Amino acid sequence: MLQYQEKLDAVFHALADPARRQMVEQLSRGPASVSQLAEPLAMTLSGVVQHLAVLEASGLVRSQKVGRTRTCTLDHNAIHPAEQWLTQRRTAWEKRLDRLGAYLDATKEEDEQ
Amino acid sequence: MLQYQEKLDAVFHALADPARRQMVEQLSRGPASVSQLAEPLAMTLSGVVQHLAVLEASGLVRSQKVGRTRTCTLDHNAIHPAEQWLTQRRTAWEKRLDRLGAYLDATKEEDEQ
DNA sequence: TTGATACTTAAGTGAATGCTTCAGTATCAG
DNA sequence: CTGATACTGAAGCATTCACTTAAGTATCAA
Repeated sequence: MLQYQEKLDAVFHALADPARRQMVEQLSRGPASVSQLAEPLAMTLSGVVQHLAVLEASGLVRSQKVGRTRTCTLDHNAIHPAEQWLTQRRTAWEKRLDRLGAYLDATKEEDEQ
Repeated sequence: MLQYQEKLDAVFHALADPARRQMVEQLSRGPASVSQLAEPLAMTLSGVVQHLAVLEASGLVRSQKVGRTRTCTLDHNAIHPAEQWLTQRRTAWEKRLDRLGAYLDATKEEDEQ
């Protein structure tokens, strides 16, 4: 099992490619087979399979094979840590901006006195 | 100016590296100079400057030089699209799960009648 | 003016990425 | 049994990445 930091590495890396994001986008609308994922992409099936491996390694996508078709599904649990990481950094920064704004306002009032 | 997809590429790519995430984390607590960013990292200053270039290219970080020190700040506006992209995919998938659950519940009720 | 500080830039290197082609192996449909 | 379908896996290749070293250039402090 990957550690937290390595998971974030893997998830952000997986999402840094437009083809992989398109695959995730399609999977967010429902499960799909490998060829269904490949269909809208200007790329060989082999290429798609390699992107799929990256997505699976990151935990974003799971798949299971029944007969000759592999069906892929999104795992929203893998999205959450990355989403949360972003939210935390953004809100930390915004809170800091707020405090700075309040400080500047207070200073301004003092000047006016 | 980068297009939306290219921005997402750049932001997710920038965040896929632990050193760069650590820099963003530090900057979320307040502005910092290049050497302050470098200090906690086991890497030459040159390496840090290159990571900084990636962060600036993604729009996540802005910087300006005064005298001989460059001060870097986080840009929360650049975080938002990535955060939103993740939220949208996750919620789309979760809504789908809910609908599926409701359908299965309904089917089960029919079975029991 | 001299030395320390704070970057900056270029060049090099090994590893990882994002593809491709080609040659398979199962599985299903008739 | 025989194609067609749905992948699978290995090899190759150009590009990008994540560093390093080395040699700068400004700026500030005394």
